[in-house]
Amino acid sequence: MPAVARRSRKARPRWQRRKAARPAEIVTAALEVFVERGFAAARLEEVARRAGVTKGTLYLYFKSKEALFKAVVRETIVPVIAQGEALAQSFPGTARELVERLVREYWRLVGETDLAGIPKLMMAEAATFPQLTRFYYEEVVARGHRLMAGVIERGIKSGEFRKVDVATAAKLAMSPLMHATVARRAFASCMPEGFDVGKYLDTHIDLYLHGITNNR
Amino acid sequence: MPAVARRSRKARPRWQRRKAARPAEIVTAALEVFVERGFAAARLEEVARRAGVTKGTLYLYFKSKEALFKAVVRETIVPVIAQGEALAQSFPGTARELVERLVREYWRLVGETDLAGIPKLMMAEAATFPQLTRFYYEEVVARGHRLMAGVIERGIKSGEFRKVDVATAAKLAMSPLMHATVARRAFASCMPEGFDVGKYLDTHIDLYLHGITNNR
Amino acid sequence: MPAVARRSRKARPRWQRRKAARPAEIVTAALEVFVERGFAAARLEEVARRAGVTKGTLYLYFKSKEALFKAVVRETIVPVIAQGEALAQSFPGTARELVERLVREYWRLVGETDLAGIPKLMMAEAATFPQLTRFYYEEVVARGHRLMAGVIERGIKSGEFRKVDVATAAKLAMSPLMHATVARRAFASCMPEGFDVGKYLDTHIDLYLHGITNNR
Amino acid sequence: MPAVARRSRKARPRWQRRKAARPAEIVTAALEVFVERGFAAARLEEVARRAGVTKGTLYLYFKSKEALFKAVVRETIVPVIAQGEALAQSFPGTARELVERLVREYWRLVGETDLAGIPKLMMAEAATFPQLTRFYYEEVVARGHRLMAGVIERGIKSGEFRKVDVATAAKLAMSPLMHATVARRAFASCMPEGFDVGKYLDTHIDLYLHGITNNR
DNA sequence: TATGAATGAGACTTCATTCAT
DNA sequence: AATGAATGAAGTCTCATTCAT
Repeated sequence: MPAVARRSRKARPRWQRRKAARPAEIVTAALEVFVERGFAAARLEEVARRAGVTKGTLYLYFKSKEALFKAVVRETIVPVIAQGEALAQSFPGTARELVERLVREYWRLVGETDLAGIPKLMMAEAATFPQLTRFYYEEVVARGHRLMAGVIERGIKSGEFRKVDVATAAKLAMSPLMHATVARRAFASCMPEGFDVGKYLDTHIDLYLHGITNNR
Repeated sequence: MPAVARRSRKARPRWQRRKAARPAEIVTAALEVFVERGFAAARLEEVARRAGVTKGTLYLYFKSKEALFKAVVRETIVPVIAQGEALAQSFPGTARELVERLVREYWRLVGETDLAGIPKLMMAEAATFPQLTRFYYEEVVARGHRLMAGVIERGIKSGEFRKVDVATAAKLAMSPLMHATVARRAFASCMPEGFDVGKYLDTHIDLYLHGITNNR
Repeated sequence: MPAVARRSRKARPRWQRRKAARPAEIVTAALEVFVERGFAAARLEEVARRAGVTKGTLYLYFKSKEALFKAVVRETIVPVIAQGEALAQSFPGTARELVERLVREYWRLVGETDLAGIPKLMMAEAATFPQLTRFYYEEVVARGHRLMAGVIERGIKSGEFRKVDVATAAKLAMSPLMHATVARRAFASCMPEGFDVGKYLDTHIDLYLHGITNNR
Repeated sequence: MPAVARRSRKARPRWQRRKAARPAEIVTAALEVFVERGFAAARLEEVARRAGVTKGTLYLYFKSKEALFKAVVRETIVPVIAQGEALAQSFPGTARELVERLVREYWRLVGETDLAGIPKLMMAEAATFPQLTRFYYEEVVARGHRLMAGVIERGIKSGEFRKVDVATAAKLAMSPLMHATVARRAFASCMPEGFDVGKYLDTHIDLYLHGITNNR
């Protein structure tokens, strides 16, 4: 058996083995670069470099910089919401326990992962990509609000929570997290002592639940 | 004689000397464009157009796009903090009244004005301008936190508030505002019913003060 | 089948990959343009046009206009000096024969080729590029002087030449050539009868050798 | 008598007193800047600054950058030639003494003054200003050559000099000076020991006269 | 499929020139 | 006569995108 044939059996060239993984690798690299630089300042050459391919290859999988950006947003963030919804549906405890759980889950899955960059990106680029923004708003923001609103409502019905405006209270459960998600990264280098996430989450949960609890 | 006719008689000069007014006019126009597009995507031609000058004129007053960006941030936002500090110092009422007042003032002076774009810009461009970010953090963010922390502390000392972590509680008083400032604009077009700021502020103040109040 | 027809059948590609050849083609085109216009007035678009590429392509090979200029000087002139040195080392004849030979070689390789523009460029731009000027001075001017000084010295030792100041005599063997190199091009259009190089070289050699010869 | 009136008598404002001198001051400043930077890279703002006026004022005296450049060349160099011609005409000594005298005069009046920049400028910008170049060639170069040719001819007629090609020998008397004029400035910073002008002139005169002298 | 050389539109920036003051 | 703010044309350089290999 000739050497050429043998090689094609035992050790397929790298790009062939990883063909299927390419789009995901590119999206991961692109997320990093878009988050660091913003859409306009991100260079596709940098994305390609981090994905271990060359510029031309990007265009085999995404038809433009914009398409890549949209893929980054669409493919990375939606699954997290689904996880939250599943959690809420199967959660056995009280409403206040679920509020706390969702807050901590959000931080675990988004706030302290690379996904934290997505909200920042969307805030920054919303005006540039209205269609994507609408998608994000409906599939992430609104869905997240509905999820939390359901929990608040459950708490009010059970008598755990005061009769507050449900939609607004839901937003207020999340907005300190959203802000921290964005601000922590932006100002990381300005806070030599670091940002004490634990204390921040604890205090938010404490104050929020204190504020919403029905004391009769 | 109508203004139009008068103007058409004495031909309007091709340009006017406005040395004193120009920098402020340019900064105002630049704030708009930077907020809409972000630093990298903002075109100086657009800034010039809105300021009523030509591209070249920008360079009489600012030595580069970056310098203009820095001027926008430095010159527009700091005065607001000073106003907040002055308000706190001379405020005659209780701590809870002052918390409410500061929250509403922030919205009146920043949240619903063009300045609302500054926090968004800083979040987006922090990585690109570390020095400016440090300035902003120290002169705006940290100063704002200290201001609110002072109020919380006053409330704890007077027995109005529970003994919470002061620094974190201060951040939590502001973070829903920060988030709303940024998100409201980003998602304006996605909320056909609009964003009910009044209800948002009211509910935040209600929940927050409820949560922090000492019920003994 | 004629070449033209063949080409018109298979449409000529919009561009070709010529990675290896491009830098030299660009340097050649740049030499022309820099010499005609000087550094500041040279337009890269013109360089690109003459090299058969577009502006952007220049930046694949040279990181700035300045870098291109430096490449032009460094890569084109130094080899000539080396040739002169090799010639001197292997020359079998007398010192006076070698002086004549070097003078004529210089004219053949520099004075009447495109390289003649390099000395002119260096004179004009020396103040703008001090580092490059130092390189040129050491690798071209000083080396050339040393080369000729060695020949003069040989002639003095052999008794062919008078005991003149060697370094200065070396410069004086070359300076009429340097001047003619630069002036001939500058004033070409002002001398309808042209510049009789042959007579100029002959007379210089005659006078110079007459002047330096040791008549006992 | 009121103060205003008194001031207008005793101390007329600077610009009034110097009105007549302005063009010359500007030309002097322009010479400096053009020589340092070349025509294209010279900034009129810099010229204005050195002349102690503002940019706009330049246009009261010269209709464009090009016009100013031409004035620099036309007004500064021609007088020197006239001096040389006058010197030759009234010179009482031998031809060889006159050659030496003219060489040394050239250096005194041009080579070591600011005028040394003019030849350099003309070499560099000849292609850009053909008309000016023609003027310069005829009024300076050719006139200079004729002047020296006359001296050579006188020497041949008197038997002092050999029967060389007069026009070429005239050029060769000057070309080492022309080259030194240009090169000395360009490479000033590369020659830490400096350029020994005295030795250069002495050796040139020695070799040249040696070479041209008729030894019977 | 993958590459990366080449393109070309578009941005920032400079500066000669104009003109209101 | 003098100023200097303002203009606008033009140049350098970048980078998303294309396409020959």
